[in-house]
Amino acid sequence: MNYWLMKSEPDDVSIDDALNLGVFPWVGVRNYQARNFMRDQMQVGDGVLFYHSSCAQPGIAGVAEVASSSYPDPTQFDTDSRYFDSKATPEQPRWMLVDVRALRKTRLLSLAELRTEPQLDAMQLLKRGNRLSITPVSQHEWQRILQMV
DNA sequence: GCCAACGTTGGC
DNA sequence: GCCAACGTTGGC
Repeated sequence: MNYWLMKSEPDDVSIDDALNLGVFPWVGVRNYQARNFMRDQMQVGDGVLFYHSSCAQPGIAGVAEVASSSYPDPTQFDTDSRYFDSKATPEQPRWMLVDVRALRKTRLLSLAELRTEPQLDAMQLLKRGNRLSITPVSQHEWQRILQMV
């Protein structure tokens, strides 16, 4: 059992959208490190912190869980999709994803608030220059954040 | 819109 | 394999 933080732009999929969808595929990841987390390390039932990024109020906005093992991201084959990848084929897919189940909305934990918590000093999200859209969360960080919300 | 940080691309 | 140029992310 592992824990993760996954960034979503709320203009794209907000926590409210996610709760309406219930289970949905985490499409659009086009970074190898983030892909590898989904492909190699995520397991059904892993905990997910749902993070709002690139928006007016960035922060942790909800809790979700991994709901499937990994499979090819269908948008890589879709010429109409902004996530289309001409170098990917169904025989040799490049991008993998998992399904995610939204569980609940939380109060918004802003970056500023997260940074005030000494027990979260080591969080990858809070490290300088971090841009990765999927980052591992330790069990301790997970528990601390659930206490804070 | 700015810009720091980082990832990717491609010529050599 | 190096590395400059370019593109993207994402907070502010």
